[in-house]
Amino acid sequence: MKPTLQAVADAVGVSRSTVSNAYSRPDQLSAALRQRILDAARQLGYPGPNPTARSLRRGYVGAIGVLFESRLSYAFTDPFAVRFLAGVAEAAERHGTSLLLVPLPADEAAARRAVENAAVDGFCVYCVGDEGWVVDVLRERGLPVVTTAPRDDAGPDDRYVGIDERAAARAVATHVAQLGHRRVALLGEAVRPGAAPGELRLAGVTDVAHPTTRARLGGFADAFAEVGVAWSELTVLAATDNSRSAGATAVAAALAAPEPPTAVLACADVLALGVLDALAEAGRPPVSVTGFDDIAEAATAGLTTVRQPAEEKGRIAARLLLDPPADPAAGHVLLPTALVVRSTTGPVPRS
Amino acid sequence: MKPTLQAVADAVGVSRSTVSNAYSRPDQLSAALRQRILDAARQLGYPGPNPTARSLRRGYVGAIGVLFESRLSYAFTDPFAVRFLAGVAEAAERHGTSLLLVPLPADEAAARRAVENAAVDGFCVYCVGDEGWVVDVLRERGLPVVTTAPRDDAGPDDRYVGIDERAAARAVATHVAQLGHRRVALLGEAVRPGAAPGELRLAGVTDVAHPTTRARLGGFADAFAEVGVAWSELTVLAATDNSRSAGATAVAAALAAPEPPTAVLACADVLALGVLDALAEAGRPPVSVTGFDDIAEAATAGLTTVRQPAEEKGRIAARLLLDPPADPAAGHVLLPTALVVRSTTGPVPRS
DNA sequence: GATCCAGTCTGAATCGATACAGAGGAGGCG
DNA sequence: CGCCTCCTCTGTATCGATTCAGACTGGATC
Repeated sequence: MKPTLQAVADAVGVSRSTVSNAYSRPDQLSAALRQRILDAARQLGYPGPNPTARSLRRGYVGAIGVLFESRLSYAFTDPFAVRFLAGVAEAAERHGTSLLLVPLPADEAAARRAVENAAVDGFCVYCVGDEGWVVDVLRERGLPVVTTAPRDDAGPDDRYVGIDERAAARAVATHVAQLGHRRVALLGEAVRPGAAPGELRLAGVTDVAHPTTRARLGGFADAFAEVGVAWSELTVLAATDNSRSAGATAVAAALAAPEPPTAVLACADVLALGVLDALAEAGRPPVSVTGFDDIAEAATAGLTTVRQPAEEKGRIAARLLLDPPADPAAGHVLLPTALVVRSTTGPVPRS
Repeated sequence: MKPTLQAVADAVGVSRSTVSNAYSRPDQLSAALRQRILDAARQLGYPGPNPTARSLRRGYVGAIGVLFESRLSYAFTDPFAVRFLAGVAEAAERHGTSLLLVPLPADEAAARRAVENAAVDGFCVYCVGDEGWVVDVLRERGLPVVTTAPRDDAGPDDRYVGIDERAAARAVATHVAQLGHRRVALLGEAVRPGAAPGELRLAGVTDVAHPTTRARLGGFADAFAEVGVAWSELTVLAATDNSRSAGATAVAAALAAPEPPTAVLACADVLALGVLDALAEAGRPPVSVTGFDDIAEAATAGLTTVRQPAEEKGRIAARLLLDPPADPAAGHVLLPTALVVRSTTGPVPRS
């Protein structure tokens, strides 16, 4: 068993407090005694104050939690999430704080326990969809929370960093509409929990389960409403998750239909890349495709998309947690987005 | 202030132990009382047992630390590191354990403190180069450690998961040698700390600072020694860090030399991609290039490289920590590698 | 010589829980 | 009816530190 602080105190013949001070408050004791204590500690093999005990007494931990909506190991396969995380890491690093990545079990009760058991000073919640309970649990714990989207029941001291999802989506959809596309499909993840991949009939955009997907589909619909295309005339395609292959799967049937869409607007670049895969497989029919996020692969693929500052989002999220702004209004950050037109969008082919 | 377990006990009129049991050992009290306690807790706003206090008493934390040699935010920009992390996350997730990513300050004393202060049950150290002290500090703390390479002074209960770096490097170099290349450059990171990017004269491969780079360069040299090319005839290029742009910078001067190498062997795919960038800039002279790791971009770029199982490495590292094998010999895992020949290597151009 | 002060060090209280031995009561069995 | 066991619940010790008020000492100040 490793010696404790008390053991060192006994060895040197001083009080426990003094040994503690030797580590945490060097100005509270003479340099000579401090050195004597440190030497004795080294000799005894004392590894320094126990971090857990210290955290308990001090009341803070020196780590912030990061929570992902989906499985943690998925997060590392999602380029946008990785860049977000890089931003969080950068801010945490500068602040001397660690990052606790907490995996959420599929079982909600277990997930709740996992969140309750995380020893952290605050939480950064990446893209919580309908798992609003996560934020509730965190609030109950009295921990500061930053989310990447405004909540429906946002309180005054809620902190979040996001983009104007709806406006950004509308911008890219307007671009597509101006190219003349009227028979279009919208592709998103988690449109309806547990739905099979492919086309889905929804009465309206409010029926979309996932908040982010809902906002983006809403923005797409806004743009088409403006040129006279009603919601009911739009095809909604559901992907089972946010991955390239899920995008390809979801769009396959629609592309094979007698009257395929002339454009597919996806809620994420990875889904859009999947659509491009599907098109390539189908012999590259001239269908316009757009994505969302502007990940690195989007540039390579020539994908028209919406750029949002990924690292910056992470950096700001972490900063909102680590140095909370005095003014609560400064706790709501909306980042700029930009339409990036590349080669996957073009005019409607006349045929 | 949030209520404590004691407050709930007082409210219900039972002992603290009973409330504790209500949370952690439901079988130790009647269902009725347990419900009464849980209700009271909810009503008081008690957020459940404090994770830090619990960890202190129980003696374990439920989290493992992950340490990166370089800056933490760099790790997220390195595709191989990200895949490694994905593997670690997957294993941790399955085990219900969190991941504490600890940023290491540049200042060694501060870094030491950061490591000493991390509240975790074990550490997974990714690619520690000369920062051997990290492992020493962890050993002092008495924490289990898994590294991604064997240590020079490996003890019997050291755990690591790696590849046979030297043999793998030798394999790709043999391929290049068999293509006829004799005037070659070897490109690696951290060859000599603080060295300017570009060519470096080293008496032998043992002078290479970074252990992994040393092993790989050694493997390259082995293959060329076999065909009669001595170490002194090889050009060693140092990159300032492990990034695409650093690769391009490091190789620039060598390519512009009167007798440029006909092949460049890099210690990492990202460096090799940088070499390809530099070649493209120079008008694509016919120089063979190889990488190491086989990241996703390598396939796209047609890069000849050595494949090593990234996610698997992470998964195994985490598992060695989470379920330590009974047999200490099983704590040393060597993963297979494979030479992947693509289009960036070819015969020496006759000119 | 009394007063004050800065510099060192000590002791007790505290952070918020868990573990474990044991107390008390209800029911089963011979 | 007495003994034994099982089920609940309690009390105390403990995890390993930090904090803060105060004690002591030696020297400076008036």
